[in-house]
Amino acid sequence: MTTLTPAGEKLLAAASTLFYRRGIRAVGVDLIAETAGTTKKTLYDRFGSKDALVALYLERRAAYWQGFLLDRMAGRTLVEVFDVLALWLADQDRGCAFVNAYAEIGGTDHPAEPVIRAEKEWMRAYLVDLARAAGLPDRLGIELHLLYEGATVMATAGGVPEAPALAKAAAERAVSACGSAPTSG
Amino acid sequence: MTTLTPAGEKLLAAASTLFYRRGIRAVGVDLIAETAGTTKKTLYDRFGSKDALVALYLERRAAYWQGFLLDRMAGRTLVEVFDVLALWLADQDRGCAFVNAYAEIGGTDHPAEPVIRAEKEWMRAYLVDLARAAGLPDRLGIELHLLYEGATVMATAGGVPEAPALAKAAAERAVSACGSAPTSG
DNA sequence: ACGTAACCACACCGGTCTGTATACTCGCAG
DNA sequence: CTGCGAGTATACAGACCGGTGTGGTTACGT
Repeated sequence: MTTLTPAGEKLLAAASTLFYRRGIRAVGVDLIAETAGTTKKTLYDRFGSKDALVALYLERRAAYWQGFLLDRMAGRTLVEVFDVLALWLADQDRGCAFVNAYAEIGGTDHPAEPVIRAEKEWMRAYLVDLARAAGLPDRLGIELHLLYEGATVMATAGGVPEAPALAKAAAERAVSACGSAPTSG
Repeated sequence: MTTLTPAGEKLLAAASTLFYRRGIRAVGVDLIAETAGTTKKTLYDRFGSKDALVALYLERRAAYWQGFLLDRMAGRTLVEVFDVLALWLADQDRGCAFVNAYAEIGGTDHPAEPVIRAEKEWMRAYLVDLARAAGLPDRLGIELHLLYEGATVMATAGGVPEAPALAKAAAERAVSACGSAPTSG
């Protein structure tokens, strides 16, 4: 939650929208500065490099998504994460920003790579915690995470908008299978 | 299975490796031509544009993966697709080429977009057919597809190499839950 | 012998890429 | 009133981008 100057915030906001919608390499720093209504000089004064700006974009986005999820999940049950996902994907039509970023920078030593890993690990831990709180085994949280990632991919790249609903149905079956045989794993 | 000239094949082979390892936008046509030991002129004579080359790269890769899968699945059972996936990912360490390509070109009118959709649909249909042949409901095949996509993401962007094995365990539970209550859906 | 497909070598085009430099204005705190 | 951080505007560097054009060299089928 780094504090930025006003021009810095405008740059980060413009970069976030552009990176998500068009991809990282497809967006140049000139376009970011122009969209933000400021200059490239200010961009480099604030962020140092495009790579650092990319890392910050992903950090902010992770925080935003996590806030969105925790807010919408208040008072809801485990499998309803897929309802929240469907809600999220209705606006975010380019899929998972972290998977997309990994597609462009994966395998390099880009500063954003640990941010990507951390976001996936956060989501995994969140679902495992939720399962545990419901008296269900950890492996069920992990399974739900796989369904969650699969649903995100299929809803976007796969062109199957009902994927989150399908994943929810699968998750419900997995949960009830656990309930009827709780110590079988 | 378009027939290409020898130089065309060399170009497509070089492009395939480079696109997969580094991403599409990160690789220029000059580098492709140089890596193939030929010239940019020949590239444009054979393929017309970089976009067309990208589409052909994905078509060939889909055919290669499908051949690999069908070959390794001979005589195996439904859930063993995850073993084949683990085998595949041992070599292909940059994840799903189609998800990665969608991250870079999704939302545009790029000629490769239908190729991406078709590959996801093929895999979905394959798993549904396999489920059906085993006397299991279609929805189980769809569920396994979600687990498959989730496992691919987590094994690469998520940095969890055991993801296919976790997905296989989840798939086995889903299958046995079906067996014990076959007409509950 | 002739046409043609395939290929190579190389130069060129306008544009864009990340990143740096120069020079100036403004508001504010010591 | 002075010094500084933040901002603007603009020009530049050197490389790379996708794509085109010219000219010359093989090899092959008719």
